[in-house]
Amino acid sequence: MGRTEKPKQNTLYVGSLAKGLRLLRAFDESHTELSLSELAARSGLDKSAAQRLANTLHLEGMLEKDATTRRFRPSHAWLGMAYAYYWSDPLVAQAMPKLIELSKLIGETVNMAELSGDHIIYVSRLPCKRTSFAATVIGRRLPALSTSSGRVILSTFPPEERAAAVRDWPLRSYTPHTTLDRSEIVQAVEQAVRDGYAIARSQMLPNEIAIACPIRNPEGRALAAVQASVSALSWSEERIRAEILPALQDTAHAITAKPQR
Amino acid sequence: MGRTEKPKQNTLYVGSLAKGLRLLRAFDESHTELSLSELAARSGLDKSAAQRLANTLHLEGMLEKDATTRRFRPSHAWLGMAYAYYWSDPLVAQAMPKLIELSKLIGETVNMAELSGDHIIYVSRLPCKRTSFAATVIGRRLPALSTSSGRVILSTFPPEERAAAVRDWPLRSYTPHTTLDRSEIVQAVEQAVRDGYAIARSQMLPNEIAIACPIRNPEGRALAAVQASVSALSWSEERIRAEILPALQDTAHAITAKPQR
DNA sequence: GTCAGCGGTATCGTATTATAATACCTTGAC
DNA sequence: GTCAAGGTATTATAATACGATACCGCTGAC
Repeated sequence: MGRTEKPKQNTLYVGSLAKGLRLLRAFDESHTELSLSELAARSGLDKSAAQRLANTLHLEGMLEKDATTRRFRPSHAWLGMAYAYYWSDPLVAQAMPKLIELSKLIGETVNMAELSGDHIIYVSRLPCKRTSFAATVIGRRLPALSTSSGRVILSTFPPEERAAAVRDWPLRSYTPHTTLDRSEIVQAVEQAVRDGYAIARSQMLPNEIAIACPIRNPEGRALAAVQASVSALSWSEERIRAEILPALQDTAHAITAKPQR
Repeated sequence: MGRTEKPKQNTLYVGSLAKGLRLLRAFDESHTELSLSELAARSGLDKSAAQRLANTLHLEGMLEKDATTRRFRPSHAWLGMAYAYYWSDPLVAQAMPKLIELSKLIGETVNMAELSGDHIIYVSRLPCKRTSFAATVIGRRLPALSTSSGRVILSTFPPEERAAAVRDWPLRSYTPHTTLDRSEIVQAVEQAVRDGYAIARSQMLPNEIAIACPIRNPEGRALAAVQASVSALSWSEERIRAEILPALQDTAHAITAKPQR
């Protein structure tokens, strides 16, 4: 039960590598640069281990080290990882030109999200309006149930899977209006089943309305979603349905057509 | 002299971790999914090592494994690395809203690049027009000397550094028009010193014109650049100077003002 | 249908290599 | 000047990573 339990006690598991990865994971939105001791504390490793592993990551170009403060930061190599990821994801290359067209057409922020376990992760973001920094950054993971994209992806799953997900997947609050009542989420997902799209209000940011359409594989199951985000101060849901939804559906469907590779 | 030389023979260097990173680096734009043997070949590790390390990366969620083909691919965690990077880079958060404004204003593709050794790396891309996929992806590394951003950053360095860079930094050809003549690059950089901006034609893509302004730190040295890319088919350099340059300079300067953190 | 070859998986004895305790150094506070 | 805290370096120890090899399952040739 201890935090030190090994994922595998077998010889195909290299503990040192796994520990190095724990150091990398110690960095997040609120821990952007870490001293050796902080690194040790956050990764749960002792000082010696943190020292050796951090030093290795530094020599290998994965961590910058400030010569004066002695603190570590993610290096540009972390962006290089995203670069490699993009080439490996067949959806992105196919979607990108269509997302650009869509954003030009509607003049509002367009995102693409993929399901990653019980979260969604933004793989592409085309911000058109000033917004919070977090809303412009690639790689953000959010609880699927709290996002229009996650809900609309889920809506393409068979009923039992939907029920299990709405029951078990995690939720957390981002705004005073984030829905934490699972029965409300059931409603939203079932509405998405009927509509083929999902609209969510103020789930991640106050006064933000998000609308998402699923990107389906040939079997009809969604892998991902295209989503537009607009301000509730300038848009009514009615107008979103009239002016954004059709183009959004076209875009999502165009990505559907040529499914994999 | 062999490829197997250890970066450090000391006890602060954990070889297993470094080898794991070599596996990660085996993935790039033309190697998007790799079998175990390919992984071994590309990383220079033997089959057993590749097996153990790849398995570890898989268990740790860094590599997806296709159940049928047995091939490995980068996981969503690779995007998560970019996410963490963004929060750690003080320039990005500060620049993002201004870049969005700029792209809205000029209606053309806007990028931000940072110097990374002798390359530049794109940290932010706001594509407005259909273009090649490679031109939309963050984390792309390009030889600094071949890009308007790299040249304008270099133009803020003291003369000896400029000379050394133009002499030593790498070059490679991306289009039939990529400049490989270093004396021409000297000209371009010195022009940028005088102008405070740099224009480059067809260096990365045919019929692409890029214009870049430096983002300077308080000492006047550039850390990064803001860059716009337009089609030579619709834009003359004259019109770029008249209609894009002023806004580009404003944006770069605005990011300059509040320098670090 | 058999067989060979290839790639992926699992095992195991060995010693290389990672470990963790500790001592040493630097810095900044008081 | 002393002290504490954090970073750096060293070392003896054995735990852990190693890589040779054997096994298994698939595919294509004949």
